[in-house]
Amino acid sequence: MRSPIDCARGLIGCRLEWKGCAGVIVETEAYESEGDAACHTHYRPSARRFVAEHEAGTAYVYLNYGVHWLFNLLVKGERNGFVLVRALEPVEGLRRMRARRKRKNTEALCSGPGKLTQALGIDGRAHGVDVIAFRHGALAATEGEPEPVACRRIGISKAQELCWRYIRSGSRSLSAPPVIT
DNA sequence: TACGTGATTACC
DNA sequence: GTAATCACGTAA
Repeated sequence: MRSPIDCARGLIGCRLEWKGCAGVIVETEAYESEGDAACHTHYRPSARRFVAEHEAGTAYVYLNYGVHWLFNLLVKGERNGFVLVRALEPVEGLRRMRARRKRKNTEALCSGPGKLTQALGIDGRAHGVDVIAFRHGALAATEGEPEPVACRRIGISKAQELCWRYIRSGSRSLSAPPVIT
């Protein structure tokens, strides 16, 4: 039953730890290897190779616009693909996050995919690291988490109609409000 | 709203 | 070799 969509939904409310910092995931997006024109596997041979050669739970990290590292988790199961982690509510290591981000406002520390990697100190060295098994970062479900809200993904030019972005409704740490349709 | 910045890729 | 594209963030 495991698929990028299931995992993207399930990660909402989970705690993400990285090198002494931690936050609760409040925004994710699912990307599917097959039939999703926005997924890297659709236009990058290196991404297809990555899926073939790595286990589920491996971090897929890449540089976007030459500036921002984006943090994904590899999903393998009934369907293969990635979950892009897009925003966190900061919980632990706020001092270091503020220092790395050069921002004070708590909501602005991890409210975007590039912001959270900067806040946590994630970069290309994390690419290919097995997040689950090595517990370099750890994930643990939160109890009483309400159902995530689904809406369109952000910042893509292909497959814009798919509602594969998931958010914790009402969070103040989102990268952008959901578009109501 | 403009644009920096660099990896990846396709195509000479 | 060149050029296009890109799952973004910031200042203005």
